[in-house]
Amino acid sequence: MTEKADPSRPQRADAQRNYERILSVAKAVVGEQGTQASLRDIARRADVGMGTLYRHFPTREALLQELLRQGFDRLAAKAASLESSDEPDQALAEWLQDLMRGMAAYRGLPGSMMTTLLDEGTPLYASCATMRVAAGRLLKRAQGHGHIRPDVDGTDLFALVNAVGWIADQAPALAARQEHLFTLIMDGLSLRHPASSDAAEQAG
Amino acid sequence: MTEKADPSRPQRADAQRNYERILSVAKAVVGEQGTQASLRDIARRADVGMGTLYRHFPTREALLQELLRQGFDRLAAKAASLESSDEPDQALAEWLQDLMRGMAAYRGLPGSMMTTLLDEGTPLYASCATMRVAAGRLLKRAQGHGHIRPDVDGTDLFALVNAVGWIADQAPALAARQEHLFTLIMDGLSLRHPASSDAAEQAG
DNA sequence: ACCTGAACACCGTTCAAGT
DNA sequence: ACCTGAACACCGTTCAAGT
Repeated sequence: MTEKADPSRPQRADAQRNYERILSVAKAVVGEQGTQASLRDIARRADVGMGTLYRHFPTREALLQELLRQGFDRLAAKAASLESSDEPDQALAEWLQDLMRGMAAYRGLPGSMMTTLLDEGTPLYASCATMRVAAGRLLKRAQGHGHIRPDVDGTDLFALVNAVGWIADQAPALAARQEHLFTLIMDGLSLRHPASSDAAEQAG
Repeated sequence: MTEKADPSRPQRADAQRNYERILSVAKAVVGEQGTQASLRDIARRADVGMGTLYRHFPTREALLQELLRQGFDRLAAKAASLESSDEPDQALAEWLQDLMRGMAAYRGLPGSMMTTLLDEGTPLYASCATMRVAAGRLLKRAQGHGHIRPDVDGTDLFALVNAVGWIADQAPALAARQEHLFTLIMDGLSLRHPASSDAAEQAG
């Protein structure tokens, strides 16, 4: 059998180079400006015409998806490995915290995630789906053990984590509260510790 | 004593008219396009030059603030009146729900609120402050009665409510979940009902 | 005191022309 | 098969010139 070429990558050598250059420049520019970074700027700094950028990445999301692919894969793998944990609620909490930190990779990322969360057909949705399915199993398991409210589904959790990431995203002064807000929400969804012990201690 | 002129409104008759026209057109356009509505479009539809719009409203926020003033005042008044309720936790929940619904008035509003939440000096911040102070009293009261976790402050609550509003704002399909997510969070912050009864019933 | 609208520096997206 | 960059239709913001 002959090697099947990866359909996502271009064939010609110059196209190959451009594809990779755009991607690496995009990583830098999105790192600086966030997910709403100027595409023109990316093309400029990659020494590439606008048409070339559009040829390789027909939408901003297609570009973003490539930037995030690795993170998604890592999180999916982590979810799978956490499924064998003997503390399902802690496993879930740990994974969600990891997700939240991943959302801080680029400014505007929670927003980009949410706008495409339920919009099938978009590359970001497809790429994100595997990870979300894996996370869903983690949730079901914790619920099966009676650790988490049963009236919560994977989309709820995903939305809430994104929301907390979004808060941090908006004002730098709020970023410090991110972990705290995460704790508040996770405590609230838990059926194990009706109210966190430190909260009870502080009461007076 | 002579009447003191309202310093926020222009003196000359034509300026008066323009000011009001811009405001009423802005209400419509922001209603259609959200808080990121095109200022050019507003000026166009108000039959006014760009400079006129900028003269009356030096920033997008100044314009927005005028659009939201009434809502802020109403919420502040409601918070004040709820302070005499004999069910402080319900009073707080009701007020927050009202706030959340107010956030749905314009697309992008939660985002506009959050970016200026801690940025003093911006007109939106100043206009919002009174309301937030009133809400803070509502929270302290509920905490004083031991109904709400003591390790939550007004900014946390405000951020969380905005976050839920933001979720609904992103994808229409998520808007239906808004009330549900609100309940999840409020239940979680409550010390009265360690876990909501319906959640316990559904468990199996 | 206030208004106008052109000017400037940016966007995203498309597409004819090239190699 | 791929690349270029001008063209188009938009922005927000400023400011000289008018009344």
